[in-house]
Amino acid sequence: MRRIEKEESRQVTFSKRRNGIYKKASELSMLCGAHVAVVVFSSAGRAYAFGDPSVDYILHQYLPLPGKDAPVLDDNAVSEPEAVAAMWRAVEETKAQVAAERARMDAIAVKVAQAKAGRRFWWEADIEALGEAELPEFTRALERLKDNIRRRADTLLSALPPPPRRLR
Amino acid sequence: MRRIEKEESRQVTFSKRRNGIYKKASELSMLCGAHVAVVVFSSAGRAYAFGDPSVDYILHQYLPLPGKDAPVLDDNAVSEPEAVAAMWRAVEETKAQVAAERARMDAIAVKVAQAKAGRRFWWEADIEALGEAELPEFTRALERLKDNIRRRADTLLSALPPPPRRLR
DNA sequence: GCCTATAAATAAGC
DNA sequence: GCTTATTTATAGGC
Repeated sequence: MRRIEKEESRQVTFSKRRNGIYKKASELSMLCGAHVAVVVFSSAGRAYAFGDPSVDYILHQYLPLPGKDAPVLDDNAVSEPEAVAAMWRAVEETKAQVAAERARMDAIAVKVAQAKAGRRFWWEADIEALGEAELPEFTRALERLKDNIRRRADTLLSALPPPPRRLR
Repeated sequence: MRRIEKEESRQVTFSKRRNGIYKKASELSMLCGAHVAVVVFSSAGRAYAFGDPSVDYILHQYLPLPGKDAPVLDDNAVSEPEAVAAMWRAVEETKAQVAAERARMDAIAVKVAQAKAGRRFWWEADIEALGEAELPEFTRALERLKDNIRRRADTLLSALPPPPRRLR
């Protein structure tokens, strides 16, 4: 038997999964004609990036970002950029709230998993009442909810007006 | 036989794959403690993004400070102020809704605590109202949150200015 | 959104 | 990097 080093297998997982995401991004670009940028920082702080057509090109399209200065305009072109900046701030605030909700859901999911495994937690006395058939369904409902919440901030982003476009 | 519209199935593929990449990014973050940002522009020019911990936090580490290359808004590429204002209001409504859902979850947490003390599930009292093999009330509360989120997303999307390009 | 068949990604071991 | 058992993602239909 071979001894498995935790750090080693974790490293393998990281690079494999990072390459997997790159491949998915490439596929999305090719199949749908989309532009995709992926930026990754490992837990050790090293930066990796992939982009089609290029990371820099895409990220510069992503501007303006909240916290960044609004685009510089002529004196007579004013009000609209302010509205966009305000909306970005609102979106960021909402994303924070969504993150909080997600944390709550994660905590609940953990409790369900614990109850399922050991049956000796906060609702120990009642776990039998849930039923063998209902518990997996309950857990799956939580997972679906988690995914939906995760995507919500993205939905808000996609609701923004299309970026000023030059090349496509 | 159902006639398959090319544009339609392509759209499905885009959103499914985009969500797939988000999930992969989320997994990479969770399993490896990495920070991941994904930015996508559809062929219609709409922006989507996902980030853990957040897109902006990650991109600010990648991009030089943004004072310099702020995006250039062409005078004729500015979107409708009305649509922007409506979207801002929608974001405010969403924030209120998130707060409301949080309050709802807090109330549920209280019920769970009470059930723990009484050694019974809080929804057992309403067992008659559940009907057949339906999910317990707690799960339905979660589903309610999910549905509210989806409805809000639909509202946001329907209030959008049309995409700059064809394909509707 | 759900479901199903199929293709692809991944973990673990070499 | 390769192999294989298993898990997951996806296309296509509803």
